[in-house]
Amino acid sequence: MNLTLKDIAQAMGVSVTTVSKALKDYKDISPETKTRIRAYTEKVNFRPNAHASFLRTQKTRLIGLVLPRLKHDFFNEITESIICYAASHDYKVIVLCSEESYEKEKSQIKELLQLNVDGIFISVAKNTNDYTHLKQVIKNNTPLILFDRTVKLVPSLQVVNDDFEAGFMATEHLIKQGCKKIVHLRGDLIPQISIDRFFGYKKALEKHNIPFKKELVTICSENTFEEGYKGVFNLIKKFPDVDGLFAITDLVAIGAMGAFKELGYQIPKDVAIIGYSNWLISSLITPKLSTIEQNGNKMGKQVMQSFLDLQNTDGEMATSKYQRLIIPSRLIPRTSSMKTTELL
Amino acid sequence: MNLTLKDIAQAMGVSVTTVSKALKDYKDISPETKTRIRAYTEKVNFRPNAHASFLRTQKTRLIGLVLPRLKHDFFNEITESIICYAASHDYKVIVLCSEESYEKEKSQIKELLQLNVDGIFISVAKNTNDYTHLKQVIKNNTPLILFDRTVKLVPSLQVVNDDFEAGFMATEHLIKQGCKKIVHLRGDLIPQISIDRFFGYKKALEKHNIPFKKELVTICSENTFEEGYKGVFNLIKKFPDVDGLFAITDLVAIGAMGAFKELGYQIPKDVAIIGYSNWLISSLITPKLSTIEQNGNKMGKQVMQSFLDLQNTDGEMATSKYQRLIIPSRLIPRTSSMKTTELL
DNA sequence: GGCTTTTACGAAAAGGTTTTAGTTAAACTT
DNA sequence: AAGTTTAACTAAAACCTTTTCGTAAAAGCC
Repeated sequence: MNLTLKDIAQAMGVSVTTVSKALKDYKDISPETKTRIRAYTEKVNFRPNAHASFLRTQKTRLIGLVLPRLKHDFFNEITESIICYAASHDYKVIVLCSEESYEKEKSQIKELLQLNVDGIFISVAKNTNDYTHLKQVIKNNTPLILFDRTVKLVPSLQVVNDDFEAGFMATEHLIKQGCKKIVHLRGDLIPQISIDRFFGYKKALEKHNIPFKKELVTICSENTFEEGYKGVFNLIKKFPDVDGLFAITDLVAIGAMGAFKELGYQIPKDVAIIGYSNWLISSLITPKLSTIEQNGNKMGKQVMQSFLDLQNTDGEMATSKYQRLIIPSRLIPRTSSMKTTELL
Repeated sequence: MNLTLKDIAQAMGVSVTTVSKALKDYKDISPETKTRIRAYTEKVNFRPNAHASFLRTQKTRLIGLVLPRLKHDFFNEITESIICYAASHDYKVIVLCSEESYEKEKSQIKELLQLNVDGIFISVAKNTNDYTHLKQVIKNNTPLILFDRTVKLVPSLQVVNDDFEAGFMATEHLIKQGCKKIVHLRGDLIPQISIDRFFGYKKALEKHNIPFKKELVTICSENTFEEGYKGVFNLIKKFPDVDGLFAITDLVAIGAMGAFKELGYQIPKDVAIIGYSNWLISSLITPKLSTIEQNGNKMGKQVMQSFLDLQNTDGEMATSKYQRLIIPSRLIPRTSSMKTTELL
């Protein structure tokens, strides 16, 4: 159906080899022939078959991107960023969604390898705790980059937010606003991001000599509005005097905010709230939600850039090197946490 | 690097043909040989090379999805829906973002054809008004499905929301709430969706004998918070007595809401507001924004299902048939438009 | 037992590109 | 003029799978 090198060669009265070389600018083809052939291929809109090409070159210019979910501002942003940046370097991205399922993640990785993608970028599912599928990628010599939800045990490139710093900054910010009894709505126990943010929270308390109480920490495994909402209702029974809250993600914070409002608390006067991720919604609700920026755009670019750098290395062992690139966090103070009105 | 049929054949002491046939369950291979070979391929984790396979079968099980943007609740939802549904039918999706650029859209289509994807799903860029690239797809006999931002002039399958009905419902809802002077913040002039919603608006006014005034309609080409915000500030100078507003999309509506609040208008008492798309944020802001549901999930499934149906048809001419599938709209009344408190 | 049918497997071509290793003719040496 | 370079092009193999067409042996038939 599609035109092939053979067709072009026939039409031009030259060999297949010559056409191929002309298109790839080999120096043993005369300038006249080159322009003649190129003009023709341009005219008939010929582009060499990518799969046949792969068979020789072993390069697909395809990248596999595996995400736990797509309907999520941050993953969404990082996806757009990777796709656009990849496109500008002539790479295309196959996007897969593990739907937080380890099984799916595993089989998707396998399928990507079967497709011979040039690289795999992945943010792992929450309950992924077996990493043989990831090690398989490395064994296969396919560049692997973990991002955001990473696994420290896998010897590959990893691009992460500074989650510890984020937890620390958020909590210290609340402390500086005068909070003494700070609740943390944390994420699940397994993911590194959730652990790191929690440690940041703890560290900030410690630094400011506020005793850590594990009862003030609740797990929100789903990261939804409802979890934040329910989390507050449960906590408030035992601790009606909380005056600060740091949530694992903005949506949870907004749920918490809803609960506090319903319970008659004033925000930020009675309780200061800060989230994480800087979702679009956070700057549009009332009061505007303080948060920590999670720059998906920057991270996406970093992931893609790291991949490109790998391509320009000697190859071979360049893939399986453990390295952690950390994207700095940034505090975005807004109304929801500003007890002292000095800023903003 | 990867194992091939040849390797397996060698190890098993049979021919390449036999291995291939065994894996594809041909009936001229004995059951014993089949199980023996399968056990081995399972063990060594062999999967046939997808590209070599393509060369014979002309099937890639890849789908190209072209979107104007990704950071957008609706496109995001539809993407997730398509990707997941596709995965369950063993198709993988290459996602491309035209960034609202006709030029990029055009070259991306070309690249997808070069990759021999089994189908292309596209929602066109705002300023796309030349359709030769789309017709090229049809000429290439590649199934093409347009969705949401479609082009009526292209003879292909199209899946759309009932935008006319949506505009009508939204406007009529405002009228029923007692609004007499209803502003419409519409989208750009070219996209069909924007035209249809506008026509719906007009039709509702007409039905209820409210004269249409073109000064009450403003174009918001960017569909952002700012556009809605500015739109209201501009309008309000001339028409301080507007009592209703229908915006092309929720984010614009929220911008408008912000402006009205700042100007001291009470919502919905002074002015009733309704958006379109049911973004996540709309149910979380105060007051909750009334809107029209734009079910991305449903549309994604419909798009993919239509594609699968095409695959099961005789092929050939099945691709280039003009057909429009309409996903019904649904009114979601919330606080922002409820002047009469009968509902909710 | 001589015939046809069935069973189980293999050879080879096709699919389109890339690249190595030529080949020919012209141009250049001395 | 004989030999060497260079320029411009080509043949053919390789990449890996699928599928058509064969072939050989075993089984079935009267």
